[in-house]
Amino acid sequence: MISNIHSDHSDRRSASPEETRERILLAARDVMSRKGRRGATTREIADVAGVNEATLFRHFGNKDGLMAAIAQRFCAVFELQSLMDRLSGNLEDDMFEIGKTLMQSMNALRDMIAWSLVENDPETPFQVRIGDEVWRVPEAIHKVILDYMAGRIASGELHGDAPLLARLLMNIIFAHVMSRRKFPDAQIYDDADAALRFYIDVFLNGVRSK
Amino acid sequence: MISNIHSDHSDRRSASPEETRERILLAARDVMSRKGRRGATTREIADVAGVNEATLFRHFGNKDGLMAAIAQRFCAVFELQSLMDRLSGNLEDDMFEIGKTLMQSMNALRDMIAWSLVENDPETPFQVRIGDEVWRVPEAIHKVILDYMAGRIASGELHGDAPLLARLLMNIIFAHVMSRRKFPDAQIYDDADAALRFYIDVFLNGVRSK
DNA sequence: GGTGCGTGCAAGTACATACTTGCATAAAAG
DNA sequence: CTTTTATGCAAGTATGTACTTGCACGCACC
Repeated sequence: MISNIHSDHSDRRSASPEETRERILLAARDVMSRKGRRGATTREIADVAGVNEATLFRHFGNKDGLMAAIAQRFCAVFELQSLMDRLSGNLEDDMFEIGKTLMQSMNALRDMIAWSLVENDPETPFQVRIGDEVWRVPEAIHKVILDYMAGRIASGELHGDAPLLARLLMNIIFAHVMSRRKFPDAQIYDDADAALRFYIDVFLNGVRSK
Repeated sequence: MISNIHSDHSDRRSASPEETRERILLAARDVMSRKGRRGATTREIADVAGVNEATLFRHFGNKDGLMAAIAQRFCAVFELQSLMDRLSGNLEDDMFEIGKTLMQSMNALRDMIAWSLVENDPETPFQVRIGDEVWRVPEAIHKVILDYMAGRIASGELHGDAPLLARLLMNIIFAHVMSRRKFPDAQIYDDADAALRFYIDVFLNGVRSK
C-alpha cells in the first residue's frame, strides 16, 4: 500500500539529520498533494519518508511546524535577476525566456498552488498558511511580464492593455501546469518547450488565417 | 464564528425535507471548498446549514453518502443541444457562445474542480470520488469546441492543430474561473462577458501590431 | 573506548470527530 | 383526532490521529 522512499530501515542512522529532515519534507508534500492538509496524517508521512513517526515530531515539534517548514522550504524566492539578463530584444525569444521561467517556478510550486485553491481556512495560523506564500514567486514574475508588455506596447510592437495581457499569459501557463498535474497521461503537451512556443505564437499572432 | 444560512432554529419543521437536504448539500459544498474533504467536519456543515448534526446523518447515512450526494447533485450534465442551436455561423459570435457555456458550467463546478486538483486519493471509494465526475461536463463542451475548431480549420478560416487549439481555449477559461475564485477582489476581469470577448479576440487575432 | 546525538520502537495520553440512540415535539397527513 | 414523519436535543460510543515518553541502540567524534 505505502511505498516508502528509502527501504534501508535496518540501520539506525543511515543518513544525516539534514537528509532525514529533507525526506520528511518531501514525503509531506507528496502525501498532502494527494490527500490535502487534514487528510495527510503524520503517520503516513512518516511511513512514506521511511522514518519513525516520533522522528517527525522530534524534527518539527508538531504538524503545524511541519507545515511552516514546508512553506519555507518549497516557496523559496527565485533569482529573477538572471532572467532580465537573458533577454535579447527579440520579441518571441524574450517571451519564451520569461514564460519558461514562469513555467518552471509554477512547476516547482504546483502542489502548493493546488492546495492554495482549496484550503483557505481563515482560522489556520498565519505561519502555516502556505496558500498565501505560494503566489509570491509567480506574482514577482508576473510583474516582470507586465513591465515587459508595457514596454512593448509603448514601442508599438504590441497593442492592448498591459495588465490584461500579462494576466492572460500567466493564466495560460498556470492552466498548462495544472492540466499536466491533473492529467499526466494526456499525450497532448508532452514537450513543455514546444507547448510554450505554441502558446506564444497564438498569443502574438492569433489562430485566424490571413 | 459560524454563520448559518437559516436562523429560524425555533421551528421544529420550518422547511420540507427536500429543502433541508438541499441546505445541507449547499453547506457541505461551502465548507468543503474552504477546508477540504477531510477538514470539513459534519458538525460544522450541520451548523452552517442550520440543522442538527443528527439530521445530517439521517439524510445521508454517513459522510461518504453526503459526498456521493454532492457529486450527484452538483455535477449534473448540462443540456448541450441548445448550444448547437444557438450557433450563428459568425466566427466570433459562435466562439463567444461556446466559451460562455463552458465558462458558466465551470463556474458552477468551480469548488469541485478545485478539490479535484488536490484530493486524488486512490483509496477513496469510487462513488465518493467527485474528482472524476466533475470533469465530465467540461469535457463534453471541450468536444464541442474541438469539433467546431476542426470544421473551421477544414474550411480554411483557422489554422493549426484542432486538439491543441481546443485545449488552449479551454485552459484559458479554466484559468479565468480559478483566478476569480482564488482572488475575487482583483479589479481585473470584472465583467465576465468582456473578459471572454477579450480572450477570443487575442485567441483569433493575436496581440502583435500589424 | 567513552560520550553524545539521532533514531527506532512500543506503549502510552488526550482529544476531535464520525456516528448512534432514545425521547420530546411540532407540523403535516389521514 | 390520531398517526406519521421530520426534526431538535442530549448523551452517548468507537475510532483515528496528534503528540509524548522512556528505553535501547548504533554511529560519529573526541
